Amino acid sequence: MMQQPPPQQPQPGMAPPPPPQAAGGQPPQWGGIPPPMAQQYGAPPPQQPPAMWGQPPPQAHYGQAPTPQQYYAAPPVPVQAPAAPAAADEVRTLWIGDLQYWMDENYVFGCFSNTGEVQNVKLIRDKNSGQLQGYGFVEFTSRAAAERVLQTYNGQMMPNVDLTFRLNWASAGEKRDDTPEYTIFVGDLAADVTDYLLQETFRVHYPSVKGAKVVTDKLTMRTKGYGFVKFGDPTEQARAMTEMNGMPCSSRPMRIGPAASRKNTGGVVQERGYQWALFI
DNA sequence: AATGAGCGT
Repeated sequence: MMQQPPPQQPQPGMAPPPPPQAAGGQPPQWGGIPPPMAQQYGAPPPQQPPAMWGQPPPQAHYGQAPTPQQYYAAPPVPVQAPAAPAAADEVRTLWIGDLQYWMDENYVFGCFSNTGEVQNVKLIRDKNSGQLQGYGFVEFTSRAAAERVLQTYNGQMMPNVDLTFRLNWASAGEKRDDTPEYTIFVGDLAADVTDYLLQETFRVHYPSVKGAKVVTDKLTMRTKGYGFVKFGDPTEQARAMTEMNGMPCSSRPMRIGPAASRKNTGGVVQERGYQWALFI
């Protein structure tokens, strides 16, 4: 099904070729798998990154590759008022997840470089294999900057891929983001439904939509045919469950149900069995 | 058909 251009260096551990499901979109030009571990974080991307965003955040531009120094030397941004240095205890680091193995520090930095407010990018790697773990931390020059990015980028398209940014405050235990979320389960999704499509399918009707996630196989990146949509407004969540059930997304009618929450559902207890009966 | 998902060498 998925044509796989032979990877340059097959990684024994796990190394699916970079191009995820090229569903309708332009395949990422990052065809070259980055070297097994770019221990030199400053190393520029293997190829010049295309400046192609799906739904770019304001002014987002993955432009000319900055120099390594710019990447991790935390370029001070004089634009920011020097009178307001970040307090030592100020939380200004975001957690970023849903990264693919080829998304290194260069890529992540490039994602936010246009803000001029990235202080540091740290991606987590396996200590032994050096493999990227698919998440990391992005520190900004201030909490305000981090918050801006969180609000602006979360749910937007990442450059060159059919994936959306997955951002949150770092230190989940002491999460500063308190806003409750109300999630629904969406099944029967067509194979080409992406996070973004799912999100927008609902967002046009319900402005409180915070994001959507199509569940995919971690390795193959193939969809499992279901996903989740998060709302900020419980009323819209409730409405969507009835109003959007059976509505098409891409080519298939969606089947909506309550989310069996792994987490809080914003204080609302969702009794799966009970609500299932309403929507089956 | 069936209920994600990760917090630091």
